[in-house]
Amino acid sequence: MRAQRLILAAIEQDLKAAGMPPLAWYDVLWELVRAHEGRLRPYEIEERTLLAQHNLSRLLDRMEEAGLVRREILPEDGRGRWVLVTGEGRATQARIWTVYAAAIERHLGAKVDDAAAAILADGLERLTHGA
Amino acid sequence: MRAQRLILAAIEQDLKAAGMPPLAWYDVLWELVRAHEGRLRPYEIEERTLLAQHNLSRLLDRMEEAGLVRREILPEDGRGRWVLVTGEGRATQARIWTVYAAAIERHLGAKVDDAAAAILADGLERLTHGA
DNA sequence: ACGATGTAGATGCATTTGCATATATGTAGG
DNA sequence: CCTACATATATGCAAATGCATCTACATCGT
Repeated sequence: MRAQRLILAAIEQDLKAAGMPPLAWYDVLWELVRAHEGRLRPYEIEERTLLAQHNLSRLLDRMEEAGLVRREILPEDGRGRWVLVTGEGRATQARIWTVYAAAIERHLGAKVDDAAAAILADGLERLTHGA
Repeated sequence: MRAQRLILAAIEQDLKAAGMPPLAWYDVLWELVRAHEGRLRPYEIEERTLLAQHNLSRLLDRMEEAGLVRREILPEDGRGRWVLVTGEGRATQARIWTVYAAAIERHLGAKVDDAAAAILADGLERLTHGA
């Protein structure tokens, strides 16, 4: 808990200092950029980013307003929407990444070598998965 | 990040289901209970819990209103306050702990043996401390 | 003793989150 | 078909958070 809070706060701090949006925006953009055809349904983004449904709904409002994503009606299921990244969304994802990558390196990479990182990743993986 | 979010959410969920206050309340109570004479200054709680100053200030408002802590003027330094746990605060800490401990066991303990936990703790410790 | 600067804590205001519920649509059972 | 229930997303409202700033007091240099 302590490690996560400290590191996350440090990274968010770096993003903000560089005039970038919060990390959650990046998470969403990244999922969209790497998804097939740059689009996902809200519930898919939810699952991948661990954002709460109502939070994501409003985050998408803000991102849409900022021109980074677009929502489109989905013919197959009248309840759903597509969320699509715009060109500006892709550009923003790339711009954030330059800052984010540096922040990760500074606050994480610099503190563990590859072997230690692998061990940590393995241990944490075990926590998130099965019993 | 994923591990922390999932586990924290699960634990908060358990607390809420048992009608307990959020984890931050416990963190503050715990620091007070184990502090000398059951009192600390706000900035000491801040350092230990990683709560932001203005957040702690208002959390203490709520906790004071709930009768779990009391604020007292500090003669040595006119700017500062003491924050003291009340008897009810101690009782609440203990009550939360019964639920919290079970939640930790369920969401963490059950997933790693002692050796793996020690390795994880060591790796994470390294992240929070020096380069 | 005095002004400049630093530190502890509180607070007004905007933003974000959480919670419950609403709306719309799909699916299954009789 | 029609009712009951499930799923996808949005939204009103309350609570928490972040941000900037305020007040009060301390400390330090002159």
